[in-house]
Amino acid sequence: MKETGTVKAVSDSTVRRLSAYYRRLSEMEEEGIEIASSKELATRNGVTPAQVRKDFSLFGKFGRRGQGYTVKDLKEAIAKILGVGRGWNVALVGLGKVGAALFHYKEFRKQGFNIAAVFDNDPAKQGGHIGDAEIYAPERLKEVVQEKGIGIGIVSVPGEAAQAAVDALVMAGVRAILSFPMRRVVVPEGIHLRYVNMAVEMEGLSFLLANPGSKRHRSSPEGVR
Amino acid sequence: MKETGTVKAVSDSTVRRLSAYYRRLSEMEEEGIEIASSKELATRNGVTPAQVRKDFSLFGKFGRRGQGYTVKDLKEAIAKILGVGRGWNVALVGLGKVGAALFHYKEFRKQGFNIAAVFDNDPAKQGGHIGDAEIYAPERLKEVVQEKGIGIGIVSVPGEAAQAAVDALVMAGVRAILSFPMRRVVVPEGIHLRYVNMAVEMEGLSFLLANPGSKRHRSSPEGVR
DNA sequence: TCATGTGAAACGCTTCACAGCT
DNA sequence: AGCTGTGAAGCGTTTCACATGA
Repeated sequence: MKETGTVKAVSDSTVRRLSAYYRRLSEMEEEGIEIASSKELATRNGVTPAQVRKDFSLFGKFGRRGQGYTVKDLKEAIAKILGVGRGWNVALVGLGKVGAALFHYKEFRKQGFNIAAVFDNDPAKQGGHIGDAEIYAPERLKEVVQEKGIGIGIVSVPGEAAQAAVDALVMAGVRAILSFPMRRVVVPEGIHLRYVNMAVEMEGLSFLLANPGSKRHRSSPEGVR
Repeated sequence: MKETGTVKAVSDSTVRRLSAYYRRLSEMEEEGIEIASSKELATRNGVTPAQVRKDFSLFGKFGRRGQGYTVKDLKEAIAKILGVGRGWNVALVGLGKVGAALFHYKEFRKQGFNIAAVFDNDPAKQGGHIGDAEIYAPERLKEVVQEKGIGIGIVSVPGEAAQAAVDALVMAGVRAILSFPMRRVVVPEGIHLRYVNMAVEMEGLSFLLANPGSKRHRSSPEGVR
């Protein structure tokens, strides 16, 4: 129930699992389940109970010995740890097919990410709206990012334009970027960057089919990811 | 230059990095670069040279001491390891906004993944076409999967329908599945499953912004993923 | 001399096993 | 009795450092 103020070094895998727990807890809440043990959470996430407890233990003590965890409280605690629900404003750069699909992705807003501004090179789109978001010329990135308090950028431009888009976001003061193009981009120290790349996942599957028997039978039994 | 026939246990991270190397090698080929050292590949992928050499060493000897690797040969070797370029036939289940965006994702076909059939619940879509692919009713999954030799399935249906879609693919004989809904699904032993989940990545970024100083300064300097 | 390929060391993450509470 | 929280052990992955060979 109590959180330590200390922020320890937390691994990427732990953070990913926290996301997964968070989603399972939402589902359990909808199912009307009020108490969850580490065993139950482990089953629902394809990890071990010890892993679940260890993950939580990095951030504080959220359960009651002999009882388990209160679903509602735990969910709120994880939300706080992840920083979701505090309503991040997000900039979407690149309104092609992928960008448009992202924009309409409902779950996204539900998790507290608000696409506050959209940027696209195409003058025909500029000045228009998608949903309730205005579409701006990329030149206005800095101005709009600062005006709207945008902290996270999503890049969905063609590969050739990816680095320029990232640079512009960084210049505008955005400190975290999610990039969809396959092209690798570089960011200065201190800027957080992640990729979403479906091709990597497909090639991973391809590898598994092409190399039967190569599979590590460790880590998350057909895991979190 | 020589591959061992033995398939060792290969970690997930290694396979992901192979995907990344593969992409960088394609870029280098386009740039007209013919020789690459592990150092060069490391720089371009944000990993260490030793990591690059170790990754390759799991599959054979692809370089020449004192020289480096031939870009073209190495790229082909990795393609073979990953099993790309052998033209996988893929089934796309769920033709909503996400499904449609995936269908039109060009890079995808370029990497040798061919969406050979599309399935959707909506009778209005069934019997029609998207691109050169026919749209079928889900009931015909098994028949079509076997007829077209489909080995991989992509699930882009709403969360509530995810498990049913996965079950149907498995029943149809598909052995590898890429799932987009946030809902966790289960598959029998031996079926390969991966998720693409943008929310996890966004929450990861959110965590990093909400917990400054929590970042592990290990593993791929703003890494492969 | 230069860069690969690779055992061995270092490191970090996961699992174990039990003390501590309820 | 039951389940959490956690130091310590176990194990897999990354890095080191050097032998090997061009």
